[in-house]
Amino acid sequence: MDQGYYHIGLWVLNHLMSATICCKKKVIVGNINLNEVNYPPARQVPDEMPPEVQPGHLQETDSIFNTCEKEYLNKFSSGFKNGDSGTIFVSDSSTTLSPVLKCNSLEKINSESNRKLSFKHESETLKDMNHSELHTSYATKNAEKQVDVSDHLLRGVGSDHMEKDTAFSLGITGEGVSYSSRNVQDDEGRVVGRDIGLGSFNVHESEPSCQRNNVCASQRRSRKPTLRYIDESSEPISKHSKKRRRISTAPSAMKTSGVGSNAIKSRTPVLCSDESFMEAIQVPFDSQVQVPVESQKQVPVDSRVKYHTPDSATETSLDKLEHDFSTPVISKKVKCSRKHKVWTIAEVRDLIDGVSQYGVGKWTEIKKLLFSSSAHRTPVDLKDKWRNLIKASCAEEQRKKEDKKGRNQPWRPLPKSILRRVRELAMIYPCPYNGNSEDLNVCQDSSTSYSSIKTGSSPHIRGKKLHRKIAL
DNA sequence: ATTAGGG
DNA sequence: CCCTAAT
Repeated sequence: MDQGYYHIGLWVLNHLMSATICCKKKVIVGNINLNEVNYPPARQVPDEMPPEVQPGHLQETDSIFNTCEKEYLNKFSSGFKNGDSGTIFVSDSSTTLSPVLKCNSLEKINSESNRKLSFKHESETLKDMNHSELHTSYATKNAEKQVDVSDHLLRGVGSDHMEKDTAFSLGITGEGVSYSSRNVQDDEGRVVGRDIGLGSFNVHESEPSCQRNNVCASQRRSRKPTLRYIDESSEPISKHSKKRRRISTAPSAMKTSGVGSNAIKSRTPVLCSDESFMEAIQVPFDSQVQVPVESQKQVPVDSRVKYHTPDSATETSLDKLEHDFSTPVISKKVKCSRKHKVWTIAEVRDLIDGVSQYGVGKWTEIKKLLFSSSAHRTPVDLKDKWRNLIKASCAEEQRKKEDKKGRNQPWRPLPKSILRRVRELAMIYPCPYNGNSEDLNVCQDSSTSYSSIKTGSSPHIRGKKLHRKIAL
């Protein structure tokens, strides 16, 4: 992807908040059959981009988007109902998403032959967009990753209380999409949400972005909080509980729901091994709202158990997705008494992001910032996992070098991209997590040892070596 | 209270 | 993942 191209995305505001607040990890796109969507190819930015919309002007997509793009928007908006609030974003080059149209009255016109969307533009809301915020969140651009951003824009579940007075902004970073919002009020004008500050969710490396996972439609405004969510807020134990506590609550107003009902019914959920869809949404907000009752009734179960709410179709299909990769598939029954919580690649990715952001050893930081929603996953867990990742990446390296026969490994293959990243980071942050063999740092590329690598944003490097003493 | 390492 | 020495 080159500069000067853009992608489009459609985001219906209504569906943002509850997604970020309550689901955190598992966000549902209402009824978008992503497999049916052909992403519009990036288009060279024409001179008239981004199209300026005259306040109060009724704008039709015809005047902005080409056929393919319109189709795309159409597909994605099929679950939204008339009157939803929405914003069409256009991400130009590698910087930010600029709102093209922001509307609180999304009018969808469905005629057999000629489906099209029209958007009523409302001047005030557009004005309210805080553009500066968009840019502050911008970090490294990585054009390739941008392809997938539109996916992330489309996640979301409905919220009864997400209303028009919400202002939020959004930006793309090299690592993901970040957003901020404030003034969340419900119909009566009460503030039901608060400033959630800046959050972000990660964008994965883009594999073929056209084949996304299917997501089933779910009932409108009927989903219950996920078990996961309950888990988090009721997490009773552990030495670290204090900190977790503050983060995991959610507004009472949050009733998650799928998006519309007139959706494209997803067919047999095709599970791509690409797990990207399950990326975490990090919400470092501090809730001041009462905990919903549901969350208070404790779930006595092994708090480590997660992901097994047979609740809704969406849920299960998502579970499946997430399990798809890393979990030995738990049959629908509660066989989930497993003690070790399997790491999902989404988590792994978070971890990697964390490490790259804060450095190796900042486990509590990473925990707080990227795993605040995961009740389990203590800083120690993160550390251990990282150690294992290093090991895994090394192993991969080794295998590449010596053994071309490509023998089957005992463990599940981690995506190459991940291992590669781990390796990179391992070089940047020297650390002797080396299970195998005598020599420390065998992992390191003999030639490129850790020094010259781009500094991106590597904060604290700690080159700790074995300095452990024998206890007496 | 946290982290590094070994088990 | 657990445990514990070391910070």
